[in-house]
Amino acid sequence: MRTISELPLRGAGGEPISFARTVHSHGCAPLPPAILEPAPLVYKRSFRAAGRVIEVAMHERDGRLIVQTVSSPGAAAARIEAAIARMFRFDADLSQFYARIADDDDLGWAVRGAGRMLASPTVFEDVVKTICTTNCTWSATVRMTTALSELGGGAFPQPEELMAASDAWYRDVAKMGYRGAYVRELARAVASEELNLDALLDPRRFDDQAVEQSLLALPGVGPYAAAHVMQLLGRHRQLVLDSWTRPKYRRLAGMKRAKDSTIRRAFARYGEYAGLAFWLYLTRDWIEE
DNA sequence: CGTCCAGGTCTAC
DNA sequence: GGTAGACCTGGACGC
Repeated sequence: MRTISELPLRGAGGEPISFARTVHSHGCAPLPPAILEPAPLVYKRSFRAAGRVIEVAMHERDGRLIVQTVSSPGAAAARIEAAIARMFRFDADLSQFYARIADDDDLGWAVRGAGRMLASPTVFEDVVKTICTTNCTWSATVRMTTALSELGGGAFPQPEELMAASDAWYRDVAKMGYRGAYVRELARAVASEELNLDALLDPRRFDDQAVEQSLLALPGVGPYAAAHVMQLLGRHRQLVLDSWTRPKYRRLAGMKRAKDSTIRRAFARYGEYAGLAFWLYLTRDWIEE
Protein backbone atom coordinates (compact mmCIF):
# COMPACT_ATOMS: atom_id res chain seq x y z
CA MET A 1 0.00 0.00 0.00
CA ARG A 2 1.28 3.41 -0.90
CA THR A 3 -0.17 6.62 0.53
CA ILE A 4 -1.07 9.00 -2.28
CA SER A 5 -2.58 11.77 -0.16
CA GLU A 6 -3.43 12.85 3.37
CA LEU A 7 -6.40 15.16 3.49
CA PRO A 8 -7.47 17.16 6.56
CA LEU A 9 -10.90 15.99 7.73
CA ARG A 10 -12.29 19.50 7.89
CA GLY A 11 -15.17 21.08 6.04
CA ALA A 12 -15.12 24.40 4.22
CA GLY A 13 -16.05 26.21 7.42
CA GLY A 14 -13.32 24.54 9.43
CA GLU A 15 -15.83 22.17 11.02
CA PRO A 16 -14.74 18.61 11.81
CA ILE A 17 -15.61 15.70 9.55
CA SER A 18 -16.16 12.36 11.27
CA PHE A 19 -14.73 9.65 9.03
CA ALA A 20 -16.75 6.93 10.77
CA ARG A 21 -20.01 8.87 10.59
CA THR A 22 -19.44 9.76 6.96
CA VAL A 23 -18.74 6.24 5.71
CA HIS A 24 -21.76 5.10 7.74
CA SER A 25 -23.91 8.04 6.67
CA HIS A 26 -26.47 6.14 4.59
CA GLY A 27 -27.24 2.70 3.20
CA CYS A 28 -25.73 3.26 -0.23
CA ALA A 29 -22.28 4.15 1.10
CA PRO A 30 -21.11 0.54 1.53
CA LEU A 31 -22.67 -0.77 -1.71
CA PRO A 32 -20.39 -2.14 -4.44
CA PRO A 33 -17.95 -1.14 -5.75
CA ALA A 34 -17.28 0.02 -2.20
CA ILE A 35 -16.47 -2.19 0.77
CA LEU A 36 -16.64 -1.08 4.38
CA GLU A 37 -14.26 -2.93 6.68
CA PRO A 38 -14.79 -2.58 10.45
CA ALA A 39 -12.14 -2.50 13.17
CA PRO A 40 -9.92 -1.00 11.95
CA LEU A 41 -12.38 1.01 9.93
CA VAL A 42 -11.35 1.14 6.28
CA TYR A 43 -13.46 2.33 3.39
CA LYS A 44 -12.39 0.80 0.10
CA ARG A 45 -13.62 1.32 -3.39
CA SER A 46 -12.46 1.21 -6.98
CA PHE A 47 -12.26 4.16 -9.31
CA ARG A 48 -12.05 4.23 -13.04
CA ALA A 49 -9.45 6.83 -13.91
CA ALA A 50 -7.12 7.35 -16.83
CA GLY A 51 -8.58 4.29 -18.54
CA ARG A 52 -8.02 1.79 -15.77
CA VAL A 53 -9.53 0.56 -12.53
CA ILE A 54 -7.68 1.51 -9.38
CA GLU A 55 -8.45 0.22 -5.89
CA VAL A 56 -8.30 2.83 -3.17
CA ALA A 57 -8.39 2.33 0.60
CA MET A 58 -9.23 5.14 2.99
CA HIS A 59 -8.89 5.39 6.75
CA GLU A 60 -8.66 8.09 9.36
CA ARG A 61 -5.54 8.95 11.36
CA ASP A 62 -5.10 11.98 13.60
CA GLY A 63 -7.91 13.92 11.97
CA ARG A 64 -6.70 13.19 8.45
CA LEU A 65 -8.02 11.03 5.67
CA ILE A 66 -5.26 8.70 4.56
CA VAL A 67 -5.74 7.67 0.94
CA GLN A 68 -3.83 4.60 -0.21
CA THR A 69 -3.58 2.49 -3.34
CA VAL A 70 -2.09 -0.92 -4.08
CA SER A 71 -0.73 0.00 -7.49
CA SER A 72 0.78 3.31 -8.45
CA PRO A 73 -1.98 5.65 -9.55
CA GLY A 74 0.31 7.60 -11.88
CA ALA A 75 -1.62 10.13 -13.88
CA ALA A 76 -4.87 9.05 -12.22
CA ALA A 77 -3.87 10.45 -8.82
CA ALA A 78 -5.42 13.86 -9.42
CA ARG A 79 -8.66 12.29 -10.67
CA ILE A 80 -8.85 10.08 -7.59
CA GLU A 81 -8.30 12.99 -5.25
CA ALA A 82 -10.98 15.01 -7.00
CA ALA A 83 -13.41 12.09 -6.70
CA ILE A 84 -12.68 11.77 -2.99
CA ALA A 85 -13.19 15.49 -2.47
CA ARG A 86 -16.58 15.11 -4.09
CA MET A 87 -17.45 12.04 -2.02
CA PHE A 88 -16.62 13.67 1.30
CA ARG A 89 -17.92 17.04 0.12
CA PHE A 90 -14.90 18.94 1.40
CA ASP A 91 -16.37 22.01 -0.31
CA ALA A 92 -19.46 21.95 1.90
CA ASP A 93 -19.72 24.11 5.00
CA LEU A 94 -21.80 22.57 7.78
CA SER A 95 -20.58 24.97 10.46
CA GLN A 96 -23.78 27.04 10.46
CA PHE A 97 -25.84 23.89 10.82
CA TYR A 98 -23.66 22.77 13.71
CA ALA A 99 -24.06 26.15 15.40
CA ARG A 100 -27.79 25.73 15.07
CA ILE A 101 -27.96 22.27 16.62
CA ALA A 102 -25.26 22.69 19.26
CA ASP A 103 -27.81 22.96 22.09
CA ASP A 104 -30.36 20.64 20.50
CA ASP A 105 -31.31 17.67 22.68
CA ASP A 106 -31.95 15.45 19.67
CA LEU A 107 -29.11 16.49 17.40
CA GLY A 108 -26.42 18.12 19.53
CA TRP A 109 -24.35 14.95 19.36
CA ALA A 110 -23.85 15.47 15.61
CA VAL A 111 -21.63 18.57 15.84
CA ARG A 112 -18.52 16.43 16.09
CA GLY A 113 -18.65 15.74 12.37
CA ALA A 114 -21.83 13.84 11.48
CA GLY A 115 -24.08 14.95 8.66
CA ARG A 116 -21.85 14.56 5.63
CA MET A 117 -23.69 12.25 3.29
CA LEU A 118 -21.08 10.23 1.46
CA ALA A 119 -21.60 10.77 -2.26
CA SER A 120 -20.39 8.80 -5.24
CA PRO A 121 -17.74 10.12 -7.62
CA THR A 122 -20.49 10.94 -10.12
CA VAL A 123 -24.09 12.01 -9.71
CA PHE A 124 -24.92 9.38 -12.33
CA GLU A 125 -23.79 6.66 -9.93
CA ASP A 126 -25.84 8.14 -7.11
CA VAL A 127 -28.98 8.29 -9.25
CA VAL A 128 -28.59 4.75 -10.61
CA LYS A 129 -27.96 3.32 -7.14
CA THR A 130 -30.91 5.21 -5.71
CA ILE A 131 -33.17 3.76 -8.43
CA CYS A 132 -31.84 0.35 -7.37
CA THR A 133 -33.18 0.94 -3.84
CA THR A 134 -36.75 1.58 -4.94
CA ASN A 135 -39.61 -0.86 -4.39
CA CYS A 136 -37.42 -3.81 -3.49
CA THR A 137 -35.68 -5.45 -0.56
CA TRP A 138 -32.15 -4.46 0.36
CA SER A 139 -30.86 -7.84 -0.81
CA ALA A 140 -32.13 -6.96 -4.28
CA THR A 141 -30.33 -3.62 -4.12
CA VAL A 142 -27.12 -5.42 -3.24
CA ARG A 143 -27.64 -7.89 -6.09
CA MET A 144 -28.19 -5.13 -8.64
CA THR A 145 -25.26 -3.00 -7.54
CA THR A 146 -22.98 -6.04 -7.39
CA ALA A 147 -23.88 -6.82 -10.99
CA LEU A 148 -23.26 -3.19 -11.92
CA SER A 149 -19.75 -3.27 -10.49
CA GLU A 150 -18.96 -6.54 -12.25
CA LEU A 151 -20.13 -5.01 -15.51
CA GLY A 152 -17.76 -2.12 -14.84
CA GLY A 153 -14.82 -4.42 -14.29
CA GLY A 154 -14.72 -3.75 -10.57
CA ALA A 155 -15.57 -0.07 -10.79
CA PHE A 156 -18.96 1.51 -11.32
CA PRO A 157 -19.82 1.17 -15.03
CA GLN A 158 -19.60 4.12 -17.35
CA PRO A 159 -22.86 5.33 -18.90
CA GLU A 160 -21.65 3.94 -22.24
CA GLU A 161 -21.27 0.46 -20.76
CA LEU A 162 -24.77 0.55 -19.29
CA MET A 163 -26.23 1.87 -22.50
CA ALA A 164 -24.63 -1.01 -24.41
CA ALA A 165 -25.44 -3.77 -21.91
CA SER A 166 -27.76 -6.41 -23.35
CA ASP A 167 -31.37 -7.06 -22.42
CA ALA A 168 -30.18 -10.42 -21.12
CA TRP A 169 -27.73 -8.74 -18.78
CA TYR A 170 -30.44 -6.48 -17.34
CA ARG A 171 -32.92 -9.34 -17.09
CA ASP A 172 -30.83 -12.36 -16.10
CA VAL A 173 -27.71 -10.98 -14.41
CA ALA A 174 -28.67 -7.74 -12.68
CA LYS A 175 -32.34 -8.80 -12.53
CA MET A 176 -33.37 -5.20 -12.49
CA GLY A 177 -36.89 -5.90 -13.65
CA TYR A 178 -38.72 -2.82 -14.84
CA ARG A 179 -35.87 -0.62 -13.50
CA GLY A 180 -33.65 -1.80 -16.32
CA ALA A 181 -35.34 0.42 -18.88
CA TYR A 182 -35.00 3.41 -16.55
CA VAL A 183 -31.29 2.83 -16.01
CA ARG A 184 -30.56 2.24 -19.67
CA GLU A 185 -32.41 5.38 -20.74
CA LEU A 186 -30.60 7.38 -18.08
CA ALA A 187 -27.28 5.96 -19.29
CA ARG A 188 -28.10 6.81 -22.89
CA ALA A 189 -29.01 10.39 -22.01
CA VAL A 190 -25.80 10.90 -20.01
CA ALA A 191 -23.58 9.16 -22.58
CA SER A 192 -24.99 11.30 -25.37
CA GLU A 193 -24.39 14.43 -23.27
CA GLU A 194 -28.04 15.24 -23.63
CA LEU A 195 -28.07 15.15 -19.83
CA ASN A 196 -25.36 16.54 -17.54
CA LEU A 197 -26.14 15.31 -14.05
CA ASP A 198 -22.92 16.64 -12.52
CA ALA A 199 -24.11 20.15 -13.36
CA LEU A 200 -26.60 19.68 -10.50
CA LEU A 201 -23.66 19.91 -8.10
CA ASP A 202 -23.19 23.62 -8.74
CA PRO A 203 -25.25 25.59 -6.21
CA ARG A 204 -24.88 28.79 -8.20
CA ARG A 205 -26.31 27.31 -11.37
CA PHE A 206 -29.49 25.79 -9.98
CA ASP A 207 -31.56 26.42 -6.90
CA ASP A 208 -33.11 23.57 -4.92
CA GLN A 209 -36.37 23.70 -6.78
CA ALA A 210 -34.68 23.51 -10.17
CA VAL A 211 -32.60 20.53 -9.05
CA GLU A 212 -35.66 18.77 -7.67
CA GLN A 213 -37.56 19.30 -10.91
CA SER A 214 -34.59 18.03 -12.93
CA LEU A 215 -34.37 14.90 -10.81
CA LEU A 216 -38.11 14.22 -10.87
CA ALA A 217 -37.97 14.40 -14.66
CA LEU A 218 -35.52 11.48 -14.77
CA PRO A 219 -36.88 8.01 -15.54
CA GLY A 220 -37.52 6.02 -12.36
CA VAL A 221 -36.97 9.03 -10.07
CA GLY A 222 -39.94 10.05 -7.94
CA PRO A 223 -40.26 11.99 -4.68
CA TYR A 224 -38.29 9.52 -2.58
CA ALA A 225 -35.41 9.13 -5.04
CA ALA A 226 -35.19 12.87 -5.70
CA ALA A 227 -35.02 13.65 -1.97
CA HIS A 228 -32.37 10.96 -1.47
CA VAL A 229 -30.16 12.21 -4.30
CA MET A 230 -30.57 15.79 -3.10
CA GLN A 231 -29.18 14.82 0.29
CA LEU A 232 -26.13 13.44 -1.50
CA LEU A 233 -25.86 16.68 -3.47
CA GLY A 234 -25.67 18.62 -0.20
CA ARG A 235 -29.14 20.05 -0.61
CA HIS A 236 -30.65 19.19 2.72
CA ARG A 237 -34.14 20.68 2.83
CA GLN A 238 -36.21 17.75 1.55
CA LEU A 239 -36.97 14.83 3.86
CA VAL A 240 -36.37 11.32 2.57
CA LEU A 241 -39.71 9.65 3.25
CA ASP A 242 -39.97 5.95 2.49
CA SER A 243 -40.88 2.60 3.99
CA TRP A 244 -37.77 2.62 6.16
CA THR A 245 -37.75 6.22 7.44
CA ARG A 246 -41.47 6.47 8.22
CA PRO A 247 -41.71 3.59 10.70
CA LYS A 248 -38.27 4.41 12.14
CA TYR A 249 -39.43 7.95 12.85
CA ARG A 250 -42.67 6.78 14.43
CA ARG A 251 -40.80 4.37 16.67
CA LEU A 252 -38.25 6.94 17.85
CA ALA A 253 -40.90 9.62 18.36
CA GLY A 254 -43.24 7.19 20.12
CA MET A 255 -46.07 7.80 17.71
CA LYS A 256 -48.60 5.26 16.47
CA ARG A 257 -49.15 7.06 13.21
CA ALA A 258 -47.66 10.14 11.59
CA LYS A 259 -48.60 11.63 8.27
CA ASP A 260 -45.83 12.92 6.03
CA SER A 261 -47.07 16.46 6.57
CA THR A 262 -46.78 15.97 10.33
CA ILE A 263 -43.22 14.72 10.03
CA ARG A 264 -42.26 17.62 7.76
CA ARG A 265 -43.74 20.08 10.23
CA ALA A 266 -41.74 18.54 13.07
CA PHE A 267 -38.51 19.35 11.21
CA ALA A 268 -39.51 22.60 9.52
CA ARG A 269 -37.67 24.62 12.18
CA TYR A 270 -34.37 23.39 10.74
CA GLY A 271 -35.12 25.28 7.54
CA GLU A 272 -32.78 24.40 4.70
CA TYR A 273 -31.37 21.59 6.85
CA ALA A 274 -34.72 19.94 7.64
CA GLY A 275 -33.95 16.84 5.61
CA LEU A 276 -30.52 16.45 7.17
CA ALA A 277 -31.92 16.95 10.66
CA PHE A 278 -34.52 14.25 9.96
CA TRP A 279 -31.85 11.87 8.68
CA LEU A 280 -29.56 12.45 11.67
CA TYR A 281 -32.47 11.97 14.04
CA LEU A 282 -33.12 8.56 12.43
CA THR A 283 -29.53 7.38 12.22
CA ARG A 284 -28.18 8.43 15.59
CA ASP A 285 -28.06 4.80 16.71
CA TRP A 286 -26.18 3.52 13.67
CA ILE A 287 -22.83 3.68 15.39
CA GLU A 288 -21.96 4.20 19.03
CA GLU A 289 -20.42 7.55 19.86
C1' DC B 1 -49.37 -22.86 -3.11
C1' DG B 2 -51.19 -17.77 -3.20
C1' DT B 3 -50.65 -13.21 -1.27
C1' DC B 4 -48.18 -9.44 0.33
C1' DC B 5 -44.65 -6.14 0.30
C1' DA B 6 -39.87 -4.34 0.23
C1' DG B 7 -35.69 2.22 1.66
C1' DG B 8 -41.54 3.64 -5.24
C1' DT B 9 -42.72 5.22 -9.80
C1' DC B 10 -45.62 5.68 -13.74
C1' DT B 11 -49.85 6.11 -16.10
C1' DA B 12 -54.53 7.05 -16.31
C1' DC B 13 -58.22 8.96 -14.69
C1' DG C 1 -54.04 18.74 -7.47
C1' DG C 2 -54.95 13.68 -5.67
C1' DT C 3 -55.64 8.65 -5.96
C1' DA C 4 -56.02 3.45 -7.87
C1' DG C 5 -53.43 -0.35 -10.42
C1' DA C 6 -49.71 -2.24 -12.63
C1' DC C 7 -45.02 -3.32 -12.30
C1' DC C 8 -39.81 -7.00 -12.12
C1' DT C 9 -38.05 -9.63 -8.48
C1' DG C 10 -37.89 -12.59 -4.57
C1' DG C 11 -38.22 -13.33 0.41
C1' DA C 12 -41.63 -13.78 4.18
C1' DC C 13 -45.64 -15.16 5.44
C1' DG C 14 -50.47 -17.66 5.87
C1' DC C 15 -53.32 -21.34 4.21
